[in-house]
Amino acid sequence: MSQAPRRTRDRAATEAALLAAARARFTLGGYDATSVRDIARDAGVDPALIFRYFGSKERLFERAAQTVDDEHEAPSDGGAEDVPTRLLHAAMRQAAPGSAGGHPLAALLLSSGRPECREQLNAQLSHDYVHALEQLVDLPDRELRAELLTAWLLGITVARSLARTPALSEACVDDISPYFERVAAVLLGTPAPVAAPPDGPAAP
Amino acid sequence: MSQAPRRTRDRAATEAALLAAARARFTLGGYDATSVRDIARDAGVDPALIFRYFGSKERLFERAAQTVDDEHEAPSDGGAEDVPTRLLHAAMRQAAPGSAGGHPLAALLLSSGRPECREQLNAQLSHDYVHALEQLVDLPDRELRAELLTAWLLGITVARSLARTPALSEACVDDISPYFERVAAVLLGTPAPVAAPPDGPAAP
DNA sequence: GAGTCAAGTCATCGATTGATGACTTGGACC
DNA sequence: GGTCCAAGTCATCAATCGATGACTTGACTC
Repeated sequence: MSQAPRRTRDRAATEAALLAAARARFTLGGYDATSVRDIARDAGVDPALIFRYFGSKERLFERAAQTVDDEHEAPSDGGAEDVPTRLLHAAMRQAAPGSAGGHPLAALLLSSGRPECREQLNAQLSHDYVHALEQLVDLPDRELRAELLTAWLLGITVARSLARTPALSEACVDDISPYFERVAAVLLGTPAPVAAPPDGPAAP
Repeated sequence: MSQAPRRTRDRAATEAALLAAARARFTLGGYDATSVRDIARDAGVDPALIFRYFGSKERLFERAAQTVDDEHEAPSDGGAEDVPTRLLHAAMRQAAPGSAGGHPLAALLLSSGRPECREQLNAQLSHDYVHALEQLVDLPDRELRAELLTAWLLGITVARSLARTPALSEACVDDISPYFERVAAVLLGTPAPVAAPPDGPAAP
């Protein structure tokens, strides 16, 4: 998208520029709709460098699609009990900070026609979302409850990043948080939150 | 996928076979990952007939992706109040009956990197889901509430059809219905349902 | 300044894509 | 059986794709 300025010879910077451009393109269009020439043009770099530095388009995609190395937050660290809130923040995060592009999961979603991407999507959801939520449930249908809440977070991501639904796209975390906490309480079987959405006081 | 048996010359049957094959392929892999040769091979037909009968790959996709002409159910007919339940059934429906393939929305989701497909996805969600649900809300945040429930239905579809989350993929409507009704009641502000999910009696 | 090695460039490959148009063939009609 | 038109076939186009390898250029050391 944004042509990068001329750099002096710097492999690390070139790799980073390619990775950023790849993330932006892949999260906006998916694997098939993105060509290595597009990515290289955005990075202001020759397309051949992609293969020199990353080996193949597929390996570049894997590097661009994994969120594990995201330096700013990992979905499974920090406190113990505010897991749902952290997952909501992750679902609401629009793009990697400091770069254009869509939600990190969008790259996998848009490319989930490819079996490898579908596997990676499934693995990432299972590890980051379902497993973390399951720990909070001590009722029948543990897995189903966790997956239902995961589906909601996934749907919020899709609605904001792909479908671009108007109200959800412009909402911030605080707008959704009260609804989210009540629904999470229902699905996980945890006690209802104190704060209530604007439809009168919560039932005692 | 399944090679069709030899037909006598029959344009209507050939068009139908192409449309069925296109639906199956597009809902499983999206627009870019599906070639006209794939579709024609599945239909047992020469690829050139696609352009003769549908004009272009894009127009075939539009025909295959629209659910309006689905003869068996339109999302906005029938009774007045069980709209959420009908939408849940629509989200849980795996594929067009009588043919392989994924959920009808999956074709649009997988192809939403293309601007036209994103528009069509947005329009379909707005019309079939958000607008119908909005009518049921008489509280602040009408649109947001409707979109939040839409996002959940969308997420259920994605989890089942693309991510293939285990518990949700094997669940049927009756498994999810009790949770769905309680969450829908929370989001829409309607009275809580009588039947409760298996975590003890519902709060009065 | 010569030498060296990595960073970056360039031409080009084979495969596949969507699409076109001339061609052949089947079957209904008189 | 001859005619005719639509259904279906075939060869092929231009464009684009991912990928390769030989080449040039910059920056650093001695």
